[in-house]
Amino acid sequence: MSRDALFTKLGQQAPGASDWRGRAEWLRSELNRHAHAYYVLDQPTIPDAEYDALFAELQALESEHPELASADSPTQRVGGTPLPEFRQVQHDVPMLSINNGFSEEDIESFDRRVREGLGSDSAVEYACELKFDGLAINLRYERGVLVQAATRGDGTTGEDVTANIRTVRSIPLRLQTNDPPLLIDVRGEVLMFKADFARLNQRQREVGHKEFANPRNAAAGSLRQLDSRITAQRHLRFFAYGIGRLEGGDFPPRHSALLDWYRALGIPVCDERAVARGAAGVLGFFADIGRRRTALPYEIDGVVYKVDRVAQQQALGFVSRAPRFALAHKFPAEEATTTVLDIGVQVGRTGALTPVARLAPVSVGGVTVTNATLHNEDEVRRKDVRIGDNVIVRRAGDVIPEVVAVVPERRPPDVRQFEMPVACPVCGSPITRPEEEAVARCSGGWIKCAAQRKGGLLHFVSRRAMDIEGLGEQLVEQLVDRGLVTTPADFYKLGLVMLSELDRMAEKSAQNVLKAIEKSKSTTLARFIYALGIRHVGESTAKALARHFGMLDAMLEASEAEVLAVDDIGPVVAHSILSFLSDPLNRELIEQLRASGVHWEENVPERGNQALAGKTIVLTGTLPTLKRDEAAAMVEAAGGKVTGSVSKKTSYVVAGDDAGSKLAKAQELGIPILDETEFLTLLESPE
DNA sequence: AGGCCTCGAGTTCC
DNA sequence: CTCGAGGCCT
Repeated sequence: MSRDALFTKLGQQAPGASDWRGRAEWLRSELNRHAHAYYVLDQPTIPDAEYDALFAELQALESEHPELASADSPTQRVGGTPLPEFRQVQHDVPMLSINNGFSEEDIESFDRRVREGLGSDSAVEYACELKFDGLAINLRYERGVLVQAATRGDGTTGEDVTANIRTVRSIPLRLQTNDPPLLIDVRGEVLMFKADFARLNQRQREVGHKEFANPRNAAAGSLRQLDSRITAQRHLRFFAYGIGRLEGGDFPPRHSALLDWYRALGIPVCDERAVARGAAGVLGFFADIGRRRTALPYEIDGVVYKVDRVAQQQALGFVSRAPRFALAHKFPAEEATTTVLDIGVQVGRTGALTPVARLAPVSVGGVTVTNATLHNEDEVRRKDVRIGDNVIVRRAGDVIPEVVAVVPERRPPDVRQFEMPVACPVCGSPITRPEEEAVARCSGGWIKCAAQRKGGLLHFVSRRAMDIEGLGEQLVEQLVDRGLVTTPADFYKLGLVMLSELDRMAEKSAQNVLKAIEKSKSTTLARFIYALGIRHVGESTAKALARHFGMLDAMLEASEAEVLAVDDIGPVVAHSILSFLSDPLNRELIEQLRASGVHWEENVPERGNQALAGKTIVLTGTLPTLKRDEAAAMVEAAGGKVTGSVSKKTSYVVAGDDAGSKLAKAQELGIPILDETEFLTLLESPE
C-alpha cells in the first residue's frame, strides 16, 4: 500500500476501537518490513522521513491506547528509563573463544589436525566468514519473540543488555516465520560501521564530548549505556554467526545452512561468506578479503574458518575453552615504532620483579600506549631491548601492549643495558633468583616490602577472594601508606573515624566501605583459602582444598601426605602450602581473622554419602528439572568434580535435551551416559 | 622423558 | 592475553 492510499484509508475511517487495533498492527508490520529492508537487506524502500512519520503515528497510537502495546512493537526499540545496573545472565551453553592463527603454516597445521581428528583423507569443507571487531552477544528468542540479549562476559556469565539491544534496528524483535522454535539462542556480533563511527565522533566533537578511539570501543560504550535512549542514537548493527541452545527445532546439518536459516528468519547475516575446501580454499578466501579489507564498511580483524558439517564438528569436539573445529585467521596486529625512555621494575604480590618498558607515547590501534611489559630478565635479553632503543610495539590480541622487536639499524650509540636490580626498588631487600627460574623475586616478604603488602592486601579484598567492594587500589594504597593496615586482619579493625581521614572519603563512602567489610565476613572456605594468597594456590586449587578438607582445621593439621592426596596437588604445591602454614605469623593471621568474625559453612568431608568421590562428571544439554549449577553443586557435594570437556578421565556424562558434541565425544570414548533420573539414582546409591 | 593441558600470576588502558 | 610452571598421561 502506498502512503497516499494509507492516509485516504485513515481519513475515511471512524476511530472505533477495532480500527485502532488494526491500524496499529498494520503500522507495526509496515515498519518492521521497511526496517528489515533497510538494515538487513540494505535496500531502503521508503525515505527516512516517511519511516519517521509512520513511527511517530504508531507511538502516538500506543500511548493513547496502552492496551495496544506489545513487546515486539518497533516502538519498543526506543529506549526506556535508565537501569540502575545490568543484571547477570548465565549462558546455558557457554560462549567459547576461538583459537587464533596468523601464518599460512598455522592454517595448514589446523587443517591437518582437523583431517587427523576426522580420519579423513579428502579435503574438508570449511565455512569461511569475517571476524568482526565488535562485541559477542547472545540473543534469546522464545516462540519467535526476542526476550533477552546478553553480552558474552567471561563466557559463562554475561550481562543483560536487552533494553539496549532492542534499539538495534537490524535485530528483529520477532522472527519472520509462522513456525518459530520454542527457544533459540542466536549468537553474533554487535558492531558499529565505519561511517556511523565517523558521524558519532563528529557529533562528539561538536558537543565537546570525548571522541571514541575506535569503532569497537564506540560499540562497547554504546551497548553499556545504562540509558538505552542514548544507545538508540548510536546506530549499532548486528551479524549472526553462531547458535547456543535450541529447543523445539532441529540444528541445521551445516554451519552454512544455519546462516541461511537465520537469513530466512530475518536475522542479519553478513554476505561476505563462503564455503571453501581444504587449506588452499580457505587461504584463497583470506587473500580475497585481505585485498578488500579497507573497502569494507566495517572493521574486521581477520576471518574465521569453521568445519562446515556439524557432524564433523561434533566428532572433533573441544579442547579446554575452544572448539577444535574452528580457527580465527587474524590479520597481523597494527604495529608502531617508538622509543624506550626507560625500563622500570614492578614488584608484584609474590615479590616477582617485572621489567616494564616506559615508552614515548605512541598510538597503536587507536589507543595511546606508554607502558609495555617485558615479562622477565630473559625476555629483555632475548629481545635485546636497551634503554634508548627504537622498538616496534603492537597490542597482543589487540589488548595488551607488547614490544615485538628493536629496530637495530636505528639504535643510538648511547643506549644503556637493562640491569636487574640487586636490591628491591621498594624495600631494599636482596633480590633472589633461583637457578632454573625465570623470575627474580624480592626476599623481603610482606612484612618488609610495601609492594608485596599492597599486592597481597589487594588480592585479599579482590572480587574472587573476600570480595570487599569499594576497597580498590587507591584506598588500599592510602591505608598501607598511613600504616592503618598491615595485615588483612587490620581491615576488620577499621573504624569510621579512621576511614574518614583519608583523601576523597566522605562519611557516606566510609560507611559503604565498612558495610562491605562487614558483609565479607560471611564467606566460603574456598574463598578464604584463596584470599590467604598462598603461592601456587589460585582459585581452582583453593576450591580443591576446601572440598577435600571440608573444614579449615582439617587443613591446618594436615600432613604432607594428606595434602598430596588432594586432586591436582603435587610436591611443589604441597610444599608451598605446608611452608605457609608452618609460619606462626600466618597461623596468627588466620586466628585473628576468625576472631574478628570471618566465618563460612564448614562441611565434614565424609558427610553424607560420597557417591562420586574421585569421579569426574561432565554436564551437557538441558536437564528436565535441575538447573545446571544445581546439578554441579550436587556433584561436588557428593565428592565429585565437574569439568567442562569430555576426556578419557571422565567417569560419567550427564546428558539432557539438546546435548551436543560432548555427548558424541562420550559415545566415541565409551563413557557411561546418564540422564537426570539415572544421575539422581547414582547419587543415592553409588552402584 | 616428552608432550599436553590447566592453573597461576602478572599486565594495559579507559 | 601471555608466559611459565606444575601435574598427569602416554
